[in-house]
Amino acid sequence: MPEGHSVHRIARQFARNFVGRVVSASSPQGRFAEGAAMIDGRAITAVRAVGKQMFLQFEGDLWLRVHLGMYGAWDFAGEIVIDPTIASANGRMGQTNQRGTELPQVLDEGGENSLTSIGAPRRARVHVRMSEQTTGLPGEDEDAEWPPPVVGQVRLRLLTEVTAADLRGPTACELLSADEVAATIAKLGPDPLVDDVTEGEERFTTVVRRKPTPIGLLLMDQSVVSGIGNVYRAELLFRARLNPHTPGRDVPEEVVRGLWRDWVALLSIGVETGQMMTMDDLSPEDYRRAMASRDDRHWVYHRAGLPCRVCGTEIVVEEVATRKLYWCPSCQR
DNA sequence: ACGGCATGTCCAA
DNA sequence: TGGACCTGCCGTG
Repeated sequence: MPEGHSVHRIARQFARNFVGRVVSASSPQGRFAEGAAMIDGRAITAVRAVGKQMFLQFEGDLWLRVHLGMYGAWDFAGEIVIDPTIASANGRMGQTNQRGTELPQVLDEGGENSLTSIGAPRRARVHVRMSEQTTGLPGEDEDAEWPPPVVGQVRLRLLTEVTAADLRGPTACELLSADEVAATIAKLGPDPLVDDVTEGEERFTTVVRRKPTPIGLLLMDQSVVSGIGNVYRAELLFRARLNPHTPGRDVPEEVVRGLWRDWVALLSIGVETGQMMTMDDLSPEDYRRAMASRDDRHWVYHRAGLPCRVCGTEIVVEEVATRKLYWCPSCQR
């Protein structure tokens, strides 16, 4: 579900609300009961996000690796401090579930809307999980159940005194040693929010320019570059006007570098807004529309059969390694 | 109510 | 290359 931007956003939530605190851990669903028992009662000492994976460090240098896969999600509840770097302008947390719908509206105590305001982080309460709208006013929090009732299949629940994080549907949730974490990360390609962007550009460019593999596959290969998923792949290729089937080594070096730099830019927008906005130069009106509806956010993704926004040619879709790849056969040559 | 689909990855044949 | 796995949402009826 989440591409790299979501994982970085989630990691920032953990940094704000869990790092430095003792947590109680449980596996309501039971499928991570042993692991939960191992970390129960320990303090979380650090969080790292690399590509689509997140690592939580617990006292004793014990690490939890979580990969959400396509369906996984973290739901935060209770009293949370919104990290100002991911607070979107409309006052929502901007977290999204796998359908891209907004997670709960977050109310700060003054009822103000600007969570992006500079200064000390505000306290906010999350009443509702997933896409349901908040119905309660801050005052009603007094009656909110604590800890929140478990809803659905929760693999892992982490609780501080005031905050809950529920993990559901991950493709990976396991405990690792520090060495194992290092080995896992070593296999990943550069992540613009982890690695020096200049070094990242060199690594990415060198690898891509050596491979006969189609660039459309290389962008999804987490050992080549971290965090890009199916949406960003399609959009990056369109923005570069690049044919997805072009072998990596045939893509001009400047174009490869351009892909990396564009990924740096899109990831940063994604982390800040919580949305995969991949169109630019929009009028304020179009921008508003794009932010409001997933259907209006992309150049080609999910637009098979629709006219290309630039040239009018029908966007095509093809299966590439079991994933749908959308592109404009006219713009991308 | 039910089936299809999804921003992902791994593994066996 | 095909299947398995993880879970919830959305369209269709």
